Amino acid sequence: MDTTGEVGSFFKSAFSVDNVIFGFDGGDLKVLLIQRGQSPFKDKWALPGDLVYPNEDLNTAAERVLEQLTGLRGVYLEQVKTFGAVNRHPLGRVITVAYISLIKISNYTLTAASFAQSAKWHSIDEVGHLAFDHNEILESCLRRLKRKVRTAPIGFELLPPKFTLTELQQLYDSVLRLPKHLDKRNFRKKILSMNLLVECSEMQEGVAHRPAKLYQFDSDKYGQFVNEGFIFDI
Amino acid sequence: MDTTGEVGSFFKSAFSVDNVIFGFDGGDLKVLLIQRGQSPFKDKWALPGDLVYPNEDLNTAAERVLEQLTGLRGVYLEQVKTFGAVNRHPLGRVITVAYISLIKISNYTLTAASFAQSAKWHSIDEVGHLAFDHNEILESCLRRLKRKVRTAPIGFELLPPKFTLTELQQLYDSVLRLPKHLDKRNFRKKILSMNLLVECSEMQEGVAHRPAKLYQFDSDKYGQFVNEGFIFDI
DNA sequence: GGGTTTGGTGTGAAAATGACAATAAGTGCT
DNA sequence: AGCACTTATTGTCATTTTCACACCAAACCC
Repeated sequence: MDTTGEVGSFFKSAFSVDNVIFGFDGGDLKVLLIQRGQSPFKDKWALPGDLVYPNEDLNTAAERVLEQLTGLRGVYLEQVKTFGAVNRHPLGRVITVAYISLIKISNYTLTAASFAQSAKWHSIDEVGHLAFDHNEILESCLRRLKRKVRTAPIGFELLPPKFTLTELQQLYDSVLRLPKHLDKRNFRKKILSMNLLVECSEMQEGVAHRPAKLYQFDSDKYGQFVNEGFIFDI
Repeated sequence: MDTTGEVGSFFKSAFSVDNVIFGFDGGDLKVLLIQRGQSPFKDKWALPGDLVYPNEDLNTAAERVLEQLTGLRGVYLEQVKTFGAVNRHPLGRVITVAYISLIKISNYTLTAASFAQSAKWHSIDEVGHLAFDHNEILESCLRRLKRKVRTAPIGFELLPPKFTLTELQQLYDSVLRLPKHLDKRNFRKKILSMNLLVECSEMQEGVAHRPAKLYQFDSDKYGQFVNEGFIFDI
């Protein structure tokens, strides 16, 4: 949420979007935050967001925020929940619609927007106190991600197009944070039995050990299977 | 959404809540609709809803709409999705937050609000073309209900406090609309094995056949079990 | 008391889950 | 070349869950 200058007087009521942008680099699950340049909450970390323009659809606004920050278009975006407590914004009545987006962290280049200079990936459990009610928003989006990653093939949105099964498993491990880690053999059996992954001819490169096979997610096949009643489940 | 009279000039942007109120009477799943008294969409059926007051939380607004229409308080209410297409409302920019509520249909008495005179239960598949984007909203809420009814014990919200297992099964059948009906023996085994139902001493009365045992849902137990890691699943 | 209607119950086959460990294929170093 | 090191890859078995399926019981009505 940006609340600069001249909009002050406009603040009787307004709506905004806030975007919880998730990324994964092989370690922890990450979220992209920006450091606010202005009051209120100057210097605090916050979710990237903006007011919705008068002639802009909500989804469009969320896409715009994402593109301005990351330069990315056409990535996974999902509306999660709307936050509208009367006093959630100190300057007026602003309700905000929270979105999740999932991006391939390697695609992200910190170049695009004016506010991008202060954008930074944070490990999901090294996020401190955020501006506004953004901690609450983040919690909701994280819960949603945890559920959805098991029931729809959206984990792949966080990985490069070609990935190893170990990378995929690590992704699930770090999103789900189950008390016990997933079992390697059972995980591979399950994911391969869905027939949604196609083996690439190439292998992993540049590792100091036996290289793994690379796989790709076949979204066309997934579409077919869904039509036939298939339900993704991990 | 109510858009009467003097608010016309206020319409640059506003937010509203719309409430998809579900009920069940043993037959089909029902939804409570009102017939609009004013333009736009005069005489069309619509979801009950209203603008959110300046000092009112979103949830509070949804509770208010529900109470004004049904006289009920403290019933199940869940935010589902926010609809904000630029032209979804002909008179201005209005984004609306959609809620589901689940009520015990026998508790509903058509007395409360001014607009209640034109409220009526509709079978879920005898809903025609609704005002605004309300068909789309209804679809979203119905999908949500179908998912959630399997993963949380919210079906009971639609039944009287004491119910038979057959009633419960019919509820699931009419919400889920699976290609094959649920199997009686398997359903009873599953639901009873959760230990969430307590058998009442009373029996069903006034039926022209063998009366069934009545059960109650034990929400305290459910709370305990959840703390111990239990996940409701049907 | 016979007919009708719904309530209530158990078993077995098939599938899914979950625990578990040994060999294979590379790299880096000597 | 050989060895140490690291990660990749694969199958079995016991347990649990799922799913299909049919008959007697208990109440009412006449």
